[in-house]
Formats: sequence, C-alpha cells, structure tokens
Amino acid sequence: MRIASFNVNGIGARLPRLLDWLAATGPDIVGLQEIKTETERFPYDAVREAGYHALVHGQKGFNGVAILSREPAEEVARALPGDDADTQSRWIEARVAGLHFACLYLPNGNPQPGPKFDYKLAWMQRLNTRAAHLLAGEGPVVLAGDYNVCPLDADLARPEAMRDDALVQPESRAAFRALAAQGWTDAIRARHPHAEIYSYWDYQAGAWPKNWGLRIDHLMLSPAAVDRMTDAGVDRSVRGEERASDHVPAWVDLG
DNA sequence: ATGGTCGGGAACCGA
Repeated sequence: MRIASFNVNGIGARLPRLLDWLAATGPDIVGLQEIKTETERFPYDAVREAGYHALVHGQKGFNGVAILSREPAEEVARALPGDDADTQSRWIEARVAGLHFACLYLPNGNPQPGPKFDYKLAWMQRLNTRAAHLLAGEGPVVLAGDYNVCPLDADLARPEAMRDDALVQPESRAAFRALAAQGWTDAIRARHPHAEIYSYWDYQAGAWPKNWGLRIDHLMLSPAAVDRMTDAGVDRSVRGEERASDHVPAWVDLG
C-alpha cells in the first residue's frame, strides 16, 4: 500500500490537481498540509466521490492538515501535546489500515533568529516527545508531513544561498537528527541514499525551471514500518502542472 | 537589478 504526504498550499486552489493526482496514483493514505481553510469548509463531497474518507483539522486562512484514506480512519489526536496555548492547526493523528499515522505541518521558523524560530524549535521538541511515545507502542508508525527542515546540504540545490534560512539552521537539523536517532527512518533518503531529490520549489525567481529545490517533505518510519518498505519517492512531475502547489507529493510503499 | 510569486480573502500576512 502507498502512503503519501502532500503540502497542497490551499485546498481551494488545488482541489483539481489533488483529484487528478489521487486518480492517477491511488494512494491508500494521504497526509495533506496547508489546506488553509476551516474544518467545515473542506471539500468533503469531492474527496468522498474520489473514494476517500477525510479527517480534517483546519484553520481559517493558514496552516491546516488532513488525513485522506481509502479505509475509515480512527482519530487519535488533533493537537500535538505540550502547549495548550498553541492554536495553530499543524497536527492530526489516526489509526488507519493497521498503521498509526500522523500528519504534521512543522513551523517554517523564518525569520531567524526571532519568535517564529523559537516556536519552531519548541514545536520540534514537542514532536520528538510525542514521537518517542509512539515509538514505544506496538505496530508500524508513520510520521508524514512538511517538516520544513533540509536534513543535509545534499537536500537543497543552493545551500550557500540559504545559509541564514530557518530550514537549514544547525538547531533545526539537530532536532531532526534527534528524531531520527530515536529509531525513525527517513524513507526517501533510505531508499535513495545518494540521489538528488527535492520536494519543494519556490514560486519566486524561476526556482522550478532552474531546479532550485529543497527536500523538506519527509516520511519517518518506525522499525516495524521500515521492515515493510518496498519503495519510496516523490512525484516530481506534479510541480510542472498548471496551478501547481510549490510542493510535490512524497510517498512510501509498504508491502 | 536587494526584485521576483503564489493563496487566502479582501489589506496584507505567510511562505
């Protein structure tokens, strides 16, 4: 079965592209990020007609995550524990198709230094606490989403031009490494150890035609999930379509 | 050349 993560950058503008991609690739579980709409305003009917159940944690104008699934999903949580004052919709977690699946939209953190970067690092600390708890449980777990972290310089086209960006700061990378060190596997990098793979190209400055990309959309697999991995990748061609998101879907196949 | 482009929603903020 295929499990995917797709930052759609606005479900309203992206619905036709999302439906095309669902029909073309038929994933079993999809985490969506940046739906940028309220929970009640999600296009439930169109997604149902495409053959998917939907769990939605929306927010007006910004952020917003959702889980689409062929089989019904049982919601576990829609907030990342650790800060009751955090009102940003960046997390939804469910049991579905025999897996524990979390969809996350990690804070961008720019500009850094500053309060947005502090929020990013605090959020990553909360993520790692939750991840350690999930890793201690039974069965396969997948943490999929827009992590807004390039793990290594090999994960972006122009590291020198991005050296002050929150996505590549040592603190951001250290938190991501700490997550991996718990026992999580970056599915795409594990499947393609030396390949140049990007999942995001800025709308500005002709980044797509120049292939100035970044790899920031990740699927982190627990050991039980890694044991079942047969393939992983990104659907790069999606970026070249009309009215494309600035991200493309990232995915892993489990046997 | 210190810009450039999107989405949401109706002026700017976020990325």
